[in-house]
Amino acid sequence: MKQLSIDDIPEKKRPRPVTAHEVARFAGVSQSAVSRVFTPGASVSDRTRAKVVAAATALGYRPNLIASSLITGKSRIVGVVVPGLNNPFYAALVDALSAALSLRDYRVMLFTARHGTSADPILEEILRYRLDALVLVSAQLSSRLADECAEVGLPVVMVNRKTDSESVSSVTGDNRAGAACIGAFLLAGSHHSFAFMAGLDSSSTSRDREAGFCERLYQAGVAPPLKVHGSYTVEAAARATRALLKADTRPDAIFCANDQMAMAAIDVARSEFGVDVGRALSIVGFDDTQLAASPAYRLTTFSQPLDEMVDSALAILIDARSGRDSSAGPRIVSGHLVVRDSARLPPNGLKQVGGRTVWMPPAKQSIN
Amino acid sequence: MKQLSIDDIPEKKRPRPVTAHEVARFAGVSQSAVSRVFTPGASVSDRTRAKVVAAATALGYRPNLIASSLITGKSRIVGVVVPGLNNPFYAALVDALSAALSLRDYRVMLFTARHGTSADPILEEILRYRLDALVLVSAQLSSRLADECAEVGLPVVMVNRKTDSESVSSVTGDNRAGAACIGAFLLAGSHHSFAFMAGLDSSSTSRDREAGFCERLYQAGVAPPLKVHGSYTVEAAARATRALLKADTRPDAIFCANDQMAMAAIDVARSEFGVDVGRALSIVGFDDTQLAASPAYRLTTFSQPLDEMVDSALAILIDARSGRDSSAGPRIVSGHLVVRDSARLPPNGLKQVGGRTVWMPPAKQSIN
DNA sequence: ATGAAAGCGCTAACAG
DNA sequence: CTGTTAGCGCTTTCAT
Repeated sequence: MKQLSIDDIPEKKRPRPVTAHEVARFAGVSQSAVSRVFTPGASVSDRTRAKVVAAATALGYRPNLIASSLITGKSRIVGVVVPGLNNPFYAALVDALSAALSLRDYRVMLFTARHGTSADPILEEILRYRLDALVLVSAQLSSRLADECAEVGLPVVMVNRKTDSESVSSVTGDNRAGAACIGAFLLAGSHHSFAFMAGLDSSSTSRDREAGFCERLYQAGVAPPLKVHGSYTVEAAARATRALLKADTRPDAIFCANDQMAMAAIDVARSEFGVDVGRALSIVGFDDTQLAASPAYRLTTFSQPLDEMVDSALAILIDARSGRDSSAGPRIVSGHLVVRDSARLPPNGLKQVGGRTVWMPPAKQSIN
Repeated sequence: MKQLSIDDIPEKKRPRPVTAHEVARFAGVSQSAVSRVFTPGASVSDRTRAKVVAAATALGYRPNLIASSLITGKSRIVGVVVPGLNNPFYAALVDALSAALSLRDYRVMLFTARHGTSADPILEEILRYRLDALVLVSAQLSSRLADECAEVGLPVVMVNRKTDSESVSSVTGDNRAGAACIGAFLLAGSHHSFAFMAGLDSSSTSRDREAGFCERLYQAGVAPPLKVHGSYTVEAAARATRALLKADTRPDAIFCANDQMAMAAIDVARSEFGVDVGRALSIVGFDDTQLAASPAYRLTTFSQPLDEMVDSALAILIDARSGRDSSAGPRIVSGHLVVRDSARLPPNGLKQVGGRTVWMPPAKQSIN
C-alpha cells in the first residue's frame, strides 16, 4: 500500500470556533470580562458573570487552551515517554500516571521510545511543545539533554530507571535489594545452579537486578549465575530459555529481570521441555504484574509498588516546580517478594500478608 | 496521605526559552527570516539560512509549537480516548496508533474514559485544546457531542466501537460475522449447551457479538445461549464463570466477548473446578491478543486485524480533513477464527494459514 | 528573497 | 469590579 500522508490532501478549512471576543460582544461586556469569568479566582460581579455565561453557552464558547498557554507559559500537559505498551507493567504505569495526572487536571502527551533506543530524538520534539513536565518511564536520557531540560526549566523525572547524573530525579523500586532477596530466597530453597536472564544491559534496572542477585550469591560462596539475554522481549526470552534448558548442566533456578520474560520462560520450560516449573525448575520474576497472579502462571516475583512509584514521581515534579531542586536524585521505593508456585519454597520465612504469601530473608544469617 | 496538588506550591519562574526574535537579532536578520528557515517549503537564500541555523544552534533555539499552532490553527496533536490500558488489546491498539501517528509527525494526547462512563466530560476538555483529530478507542460518545465536534470541524473516528449516528465514522472488526463464525464452529464441534459472556450491554461491540452468536445458534435450531455478564473485567468474568459452572446444567461451550474475559474464565474453570478446558468445556474468546497464543492458554479466538484497524482509522481521518465526508459511517474490517486448544475441534474445516490454524464455516451448509 | 506589520485568542497589568 | 492596553511567539500577507 502506498504510504499515505495526512498532508498530501488539500484541507477543508475548519469553521473557526467561537472566540472570547465574540462572546464579549454578544454579552455586551469587554473581552477581559469574559476571560475573567473563565479564570478561577478572578473577581467578577454576579451580573457580569451571568451575562457572560449565558452568551457563552448560547454561542458554544470554549476557551482556547492553546492561546492561554501561550501567554501563561504553562500548558497543563505532561509528557510521558514509554518504551511501548506491550509490557503490562509499562501499560499499568502509564495508566496510573494518566489517572493521577488527570485528577490534578493535567493532560498527558504520549511518546514512544522503544527499548534500546535513546529518548533523545523524541526529546527534541518534546521541547518544542512547552510541556510542564516530563516523565520518562523506563527510558534512557543522555545527560546532555537532561541538562538542556534543566536549563529551560522542564522538570524531568525518570520512573523505573535511573541515571548517574545528579541533576535528574528518578524513582525506582529497590532493584538491588529485591534481587538480593530473590537470591536469598532461592538459596534458602536449596537451589544449586543459578541463571540470570537480563533485560538489556543498557538498562540500569536490569544491571541493578543482576548486581543484587550476583552479590547475594557471592556472599553465599556460590558460583555466579549463568547470564542469558532476554532483551525485554518474549521472543528473546524464549530463545534464552531454550539455550539454558538445552545446556549440559541445566540450572535449577532462573531469575528473570521482569515478569514478562519470566512468563515466557515458564511457557517454554513447560511446553517445550515438559519441565515441572516450581519443582524441577524454579523461575522468579520481577514487577508482580497482574498476570503473575493468574492460576496459569502463579509466578513468584518481586512486587513493585506501582501507586507509590507514581505518587513519588508526581511529588518530585511538584518539588521541582517549586524550585526545591534539593529533591533531585534517586528515590527508591521498596517492595516485597510475593511467593507463589513457580519456585521451590524455602523451609521458613514465609508469611501471610493481606491474603498473599511473602518472604523475607531472616534478619541475620550466617554464611557458611 | 494528604492530597497534594501541584498547584499548592508557589512556583519557580522558568527561564524563558530562546525566541525567534532573539535568534533573528543574533543572526542579523528579520524575525520572519527565522520563521521561514523553520518552515518547510519557504524560500530562503542559502546565506540567510546558514546564518540563522548558526544562530539557532548557538542559542539553542527551538520553535515554540504552541505559538505556531495558535496561528496556523493546527496543533499536530491527535486525541486518543481509551477505557484504560489494562486490557492488552486496548494497549496494543494505542501503541499501534501512537506509532502510526508519530510516523506522520503527529503527537498523541491520551485520555481515559473508563468503561461504562461516557467520553462526554472528557470531550469538553478535548475541545478546549484545539486538537487536529480525535480517535475514540472502545469509547462511547453522545450524538450531541458528536455533532458538536462536526460543527467545529474536529474529525472523529471510533475504533472498535460504533454508533448509530450517521455522522460519526467508525472502524470495527466484523463482530457479527465473527461471532456467527464462532457459533458455527462450536456447533460443528457438536456442543450442546451454550453460554455467552457479555462485556457491557452499553457496548456496541458486545451487543454485536451477542447478536451474531445468537443468530447462528437460532439458525441451527438450538436453544439460545445462557447469558452472563463479564463487564469487561477479570473479576466479574471470574464470578460469571463460577455461576455458570455451579449451575445445574453446565454449558459445554462458552463464548466470551473478549480474550481477557475468556482467559479469566479458563483460569477459574481449571483452577477452581478442575475442568479440562478444551475437552470437557470449550471456551472461545475474541481479539486474539498476544497472550492468547501463549501455551498457558492456547485460546481459540477470533482475530482482529489490529494494523488494518489503525490504518483504516487514519485513512478516515485523512478523508475527513479533506472534506470528503462521504466516508463517514461504519467501516468494517474482517478477521478470522484462529483455532487453538481451548475449544473442542470440529471434524473438518480446519486450515493451516501462515503457521496458524484457522477455521472457516463450510460455504453452504444445510440446516437440519 | 527579505523585512515590516498585522494579527492568532488569550491573560495580565493598569487605570478608572 | 470593569474596560483598556500590551503583549505571549509565531506565521503570513504585503511591499520592497
